[in-house]
Amino acid sequence: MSVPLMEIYERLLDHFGRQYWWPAESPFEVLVSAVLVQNTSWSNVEKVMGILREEGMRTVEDLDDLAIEELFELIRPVGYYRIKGKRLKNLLAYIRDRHGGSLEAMFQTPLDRLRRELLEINGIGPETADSILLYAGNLPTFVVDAYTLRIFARHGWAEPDCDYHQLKSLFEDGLERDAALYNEYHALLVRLGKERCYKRKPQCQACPLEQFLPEGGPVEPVDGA
DNA sequence: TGCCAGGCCGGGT
DNA sequence: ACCCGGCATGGC
Repeated sequence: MSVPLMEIYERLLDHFGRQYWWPAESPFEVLVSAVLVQNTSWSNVEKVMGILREEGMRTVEDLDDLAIEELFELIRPVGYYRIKGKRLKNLLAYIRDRHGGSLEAMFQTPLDRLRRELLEINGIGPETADSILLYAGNLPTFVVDAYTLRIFARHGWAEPDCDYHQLKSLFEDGLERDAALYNEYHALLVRLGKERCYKRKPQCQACPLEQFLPEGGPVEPVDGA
């Protein structure tokens, strides 16, 4: 009983086209927005990324040097701004202390070791770490998120209560180890996840994976949290 | 208007 | 090992 990962991918790619992710302008912006987007809609993050650009916050050092109370004010519209400000500061301190403040240097670190170190930082969990590694560092680690779980549970390809690592392994064991593939695949899943039927609302406008739905409709529950 | 959003942590059982 | 509340703003 294996999941047709490449067929799913091709269906999504045919339907939506390439996504050109992560929607940010530099590895620095990827890293910052990966923290800011935790349990938050992208529109809030977009607004704050615009504020940071206007304020000239374009590097690790710029933000590292900023007083935390000032950081709170700049990122306020994102929501959870106090906790996220602290988490961002934790990450910036790690990059300063362990990599001389250089993202390029940081991404020279072997993937497994860098991932473990990121996960030790308070406020950096598996999704945030993997997003940074893949989308800022171009390193081959698959990113799993709430959409991925909802979509895969809905189609009966994953247990609704399976954990992050189980779902991640499903992709990494079944696909070529290729950062470009992981990048596009996850981006397409998020794109699909935003469709109404994957948010437990009325009907989806377009269901490119419809042919894969089990007989008798989606597996319940679709929720997945 | 209430409900939801591309998580993660800490405290209680 | 689980389960749960807290964190906060903006959009529909």
